[in-house]
Parts: sequence; C-alpha cells; structure tokens
Amino acid sequence: MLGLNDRQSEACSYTEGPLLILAGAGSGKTRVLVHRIAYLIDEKSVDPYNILAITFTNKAANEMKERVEREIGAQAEGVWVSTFHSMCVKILRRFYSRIGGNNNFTIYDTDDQKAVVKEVLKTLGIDPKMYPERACISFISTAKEGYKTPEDMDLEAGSDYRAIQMARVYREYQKRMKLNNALDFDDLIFETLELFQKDEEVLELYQTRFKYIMVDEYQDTNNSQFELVRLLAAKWRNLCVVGDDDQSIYKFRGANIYNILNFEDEYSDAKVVKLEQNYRSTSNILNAANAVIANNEGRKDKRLWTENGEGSKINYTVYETEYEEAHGAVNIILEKNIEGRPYSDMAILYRTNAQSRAIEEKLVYANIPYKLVGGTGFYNRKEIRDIVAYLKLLSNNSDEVSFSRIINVPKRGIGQTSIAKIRELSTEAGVSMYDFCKDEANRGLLGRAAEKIGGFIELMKSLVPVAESGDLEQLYEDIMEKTGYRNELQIERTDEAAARLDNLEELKNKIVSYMEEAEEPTLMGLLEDISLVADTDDSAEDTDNKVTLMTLHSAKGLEFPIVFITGMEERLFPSGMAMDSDDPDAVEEERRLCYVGITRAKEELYLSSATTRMMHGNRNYPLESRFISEIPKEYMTRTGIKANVIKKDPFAGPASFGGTTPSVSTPRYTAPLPRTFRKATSPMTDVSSIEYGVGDTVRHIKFGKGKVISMVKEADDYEVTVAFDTVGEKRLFATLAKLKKV
DNA sequence: GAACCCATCATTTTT
DNA sequence: TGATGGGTTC
Repeated sequence: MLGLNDRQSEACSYTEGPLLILAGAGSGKTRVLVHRIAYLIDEKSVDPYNILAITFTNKAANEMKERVEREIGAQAEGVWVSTFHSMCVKILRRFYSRIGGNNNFTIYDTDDQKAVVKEVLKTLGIDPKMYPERACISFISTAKEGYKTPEDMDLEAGSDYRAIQMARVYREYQKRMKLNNALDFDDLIFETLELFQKDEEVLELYQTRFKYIMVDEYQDTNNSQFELVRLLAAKWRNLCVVGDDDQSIYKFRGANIYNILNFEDEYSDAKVVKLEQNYRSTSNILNAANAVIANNEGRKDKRLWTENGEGSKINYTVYETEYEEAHGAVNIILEKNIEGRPYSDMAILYRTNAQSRAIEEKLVYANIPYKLVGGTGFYNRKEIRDIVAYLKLLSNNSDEVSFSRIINVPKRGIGQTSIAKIRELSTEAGVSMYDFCKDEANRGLLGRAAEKIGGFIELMKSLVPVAESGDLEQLYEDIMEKTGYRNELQIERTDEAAARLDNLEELKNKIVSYMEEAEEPTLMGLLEDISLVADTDDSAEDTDNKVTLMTLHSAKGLEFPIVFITGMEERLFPSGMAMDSDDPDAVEEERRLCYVGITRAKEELYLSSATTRMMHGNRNYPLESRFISEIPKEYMTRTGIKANVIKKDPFAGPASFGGTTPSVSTPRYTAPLPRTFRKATSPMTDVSSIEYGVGDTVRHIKFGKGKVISMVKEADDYEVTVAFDTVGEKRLFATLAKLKKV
C-alpha cells in the first residue's frame, strides 16, 4: 500500500475478524486507521455507513474525520467517527425511552455531580467530613465504570460499613439523577449498555449496521466500554482495536490495561500486528524510552526501532531548586530560539500542575510567550456556568441542579431557606422544583418569597418561546438582558467584571459558531456540545509561536522537536501516592507515563530535577527519580548542580523573533476570579419588631428550639445569646437570625 | 447577605 | 504554599 510500511499495510488490509494493532509511540497509528477506513471503502466496497470508529477525545475524532475525508472525499461523511460518549448520547437520544428513560436528558458534569452528592448526603444524614463528596463521586464512578449497580455495590460491600454507606449514597444519587432527568458521563456508557442488554431489537439494529468497528486508544477503555464494544461487535466480529499497553496511563480513571493485554484471550482467533517502527524520534531518545519501559513486567513484548539518526544525547541536569530548574529550561529555550527555533517547537512537561508556577514565573520574566494547557476550563467559569444553567433549565425543567443554581442569580432575594423549602415541598408533591413553582397555589405556601419566585417563573416563561424558536443567539441575548445579568456586571466597573463580560462574549461566539456549523442546531444539541466537547484549544492559538506547558498526561498523543521533562524526583515522579500504593502496578503506571513523556520528543530531550523543592509548604530534599537511573549512560549526559542565572533577553522590548512580537502570554481565561460577585452591602432591617426577650423560648430555622440567655444592644442590632437544645449556646444577631418566639 | 477567618488538604483528567 | 470550604461576624 502506498506510503505504508509492511506492518502498516498488513494492519490496513486485514479486515475480517478480530485484529489487535499494537501501535508503539510514533508508529503512525492514525495513519493506519485512516488508510484502513479508506481501504474498506475503496478496495472492499464497504458502505461507509457500516463503519464505526470510536475514539476517546473529540480532538482525535475530528482529526480522523478530516483525514479520512481528505483521503476519500465526500464518502467519508457516512462513516460514524465519534467518541464513546457522543456515540452513546446519540443512541440514547433515540432509544432511551425504550427502557424507561427520557430521551430529553441533560448531561451532568463533575460539578453538577457534586451538587447532587451534596444533596444526597444531606437527605441521608451522612457527614460529608467522613464521606467527602469527591470520594463519593469517585466511588460512584468506579462502580459505573465496572458496570455495577448500587445493589451490586451493596452486595460487594459485605460487612464493610463504609462500603455499605457508599452504596447507599450511590443508590440515592441515582434516584436523584433520575428525578433530575440527568445522566452523568459514566451513565452515558452504562445506560447504553443497559439498553443493549435489555432491548435486543436495538442491539440488533446497531450490530447489523456496524460491520466494521475500530477502537482507538484501546488501552484506555474501562470495563463498561469493553463490554459495550464487545456487544456491538458480536455479530460480525470485525473488530479492530488499536492501542499501546505501554501508554496506559489512565488507570485512575477506570481504564483497564487487561482489556488490551487479554484481547487475544477474549478473541482467540485474533490477529496481532505490531507497529514497531518509530517515525518520530532520534534513536538516542527511542533507546532511552525502550530502556525505561523494559523495567515493567507483564507487558506485550515489543521494541521500537527507527531509521532516524542517533541525534544528540539526552541532557539531564540537576539544579538546586525548582526555580533554578525553571531558569535552566528558560535559558535553553532562549538559546534555541536565537538559533532559529520557533517557541512552538518546544514543550515543558511536568507531573503535577502545581509545578507550572515556577516555570511560568521565569517565562514571564524572560518575556517568552507560552501556552498553558489544562487547568480550569472555559465552561467552569462561574459566569459561564450561570448562563448555561439557564439554558439547561429551559431545555429540561427537571434539572434541579441548574434550578437551584440560578433561582437567585442574579440576586432576587430568594435565599437558601426558600430554596430548601421548595425542594422539600416539591419532593413531597412528587414534581420538580420548577414545576412546583410554576403553580401559583404552590407558591402561596412559600410565604414572603412567593412573589419573588413568581417573578422568576414569569422570567423563565418569557424565555420559553425564544428557546422554542431555535434562535439560540437571541436566547442568549434575552437571558443576558432580561435576567439583568449583563447589567449587574456592567455597573460593577471592575476589571474582574469586565473579564467576566469578555468570557460571556466568548460564550456567545461559541453559540454563534454552533448555529453556523451544526447541521440541525437545537438547544439540546448546543448543550451537548458544551458538555461533551470541552473547549478544545482554538486552532489560532495552536499555531501561535508559543512554548507549550502541560502535564505529562496531557502530552499523550502529541510531539515536539524539543521537550523538557522537569521534576525527575522520587515522590514527585514517580508520585508519592504511587510509591505508597499497595498496587505494584501503580509505579509501573508512572513508568509508562515517563515512557510517554520521553517519546514525545523528536530531536532533543532535556530532563531535570532539583535537589530541593517546596511541596505543600514544606521544603523537601527529594532523591533523584529512579527513572533517571534506568536510562543507560550511553544515551544521556549528566550535568551536576549548576547555579543558573537567567540570561538577559537580548530581544527584550520591541524587537521580534521571526516576525512575531514576543509578548508575555497568559492563559486565555486569565487568573482565577473570585467565585462571588462584589456588591454593596445589604441594608439593615428593622430591629423594633423583635417579639422575644431574655428567658423566652425561641425557634431557629437551623438550630431548632432554644432559650434566650441574653440580649445585648449593638449599633443597630441586638446580639442574642441562645442556648439551643441540640447545638448548645450560640451568639446570633437578631436581624439576621430571624428567631421566632414559641 | 457578604466579608473575613480559620482549618484542611493537597496526582494525573476526558467525557 | 495555595486554594477551598465552612463557620463566624457584622
């Protein structure tokens, strides 16, 4: 086959029956997948409609789509190329109702999940200190990744009290999700699996359709995804999985490396093709990577080789501190840039996000533009989440997380108490919070807040026709205007408010471009895009002349001519957590991460460590990483402690490199903003109406009944000390505590 | 309702 | 060190 090596050709043309392609780093994996699809269509006359290609990320899916299209033109449209999650959404939107679901579900992300878990813990009376939300979410996620129901988890728990409690949380969580008509990311896979298990007709439909199935990054699949693929492929058994066990670095996310290691057991007639020729790196780099990964046990036997030249040796430098280390990298970057290397040829990788700080500081100081990958995404900004919550509530009235989020945003004088009451009463009535509030008679039960809630309902009602019209840009504008959200930010006149407005403008841009690009734009579709297609780095930014900073995890799948891996220290890399783990595979996974890091480099690789580093506010004196000692001397030069003084940037000022002005780059969405709005303080309420005195028994909304011990006059308030029956003595302020005489 | 204070806690992350 | 969340104080 044209332009392919023998192994690659073989992988493309072996189309019938199960096939495992073990694709080493830089071995042209995507190329093979793309050619394989083209081969099926052009040579084997397979209808594109019968081909399914599954990836993990949207980026990978888009790249594959584009390349297939370039190869075979318009026919490519028929091929279903999608991420696991988008594929499942598509299926569930069509058939979820057949197993009692609602096709109109909303997708919840981790933050939404957190809100749900919070409520769950409250209703179950479980102490979040003992069972932190994070832990609960991760428990639930692990269960679903293993295709286990709350009942399964309860059985599995045996007499383990903690596990029993967790299973309870899981059960209640699922109940709430159902009430909210929401599915989390894991549910998307889980429920599709349920659908296939329970509805043979639907399964049969997809099985029949997908005669040829390809799964990328197979080493990252979890058990549910494995099962999903197994079911889909069961009819024709033309399943081609591509992956590299040596690049399995997502165990913490449920990935099961045995899915790829045991593929041949599951499919005994599987053909295995190994792609071992590397087209990316110099042999020094490749040999070093091979040497490191060879220390792992239980991996598929393979060894990457290359026809590329030896290249320069890997450079390992020990610095005194993390700042020296950053200096060192920055100096090299400056030198390389002067030699003519664009900044975009260089990347600095690290194990933990916290390490970026020192590096960023030095880059800023040296006036080097950089791009920080990862961190808090666009859709996690408070203002974005607020507006999106309006959209979500309009799309799904049952979404109580969104309802609770925005009922008092911007401020409408509807407090926690009212919200809690709505939640309670609506649950009793068996309707959603929003539907409950829609009924004027119901609002009457809510006392003082009734009118304000009525206002909110009227507001939402006025948005419904706009939402139904399908003009999402108008809908966005109406939300911004009618809620007063824009106005609130505008009158604030702070930099922070301006940044928020900028971000909202960016959201509008996303909405507009969605309207333009989507085949059939709908509100639901937009929300899907927002949830499923995390803000991928804009292409404009990619091409900019900037140094890339990111974690080793984020670097998977990428390549750069010059790579820096910083923090080569025990307990940092490998991480302390991995080292302390009972699971011997934990350190092996770190080693795989190291392998991934090394193999990102095409021409030059710089490793570094510091003899002392601040971690969690403590000064540590870490040992050099074991991975350093695993690299044979012949491929690496070692430099001892070297004090680094940052060189003066000869181009500081208006001068420029290669046509572009080096400007200090900050991440697009700038520094973290406080989560709350600043606003004028509220006016004091009337004190004269206090109806109780010392010795009286009073009731507090939260603390219950208690006896007034003392009342001290303050400026324009009383400080009341109350001995409560349950929580003991509390000092409260009369205007705020709203104590009621009993 | 919101500013502030203190305790706590801390990989990796896409969907 | 630093971000974050809950509780306290007006």
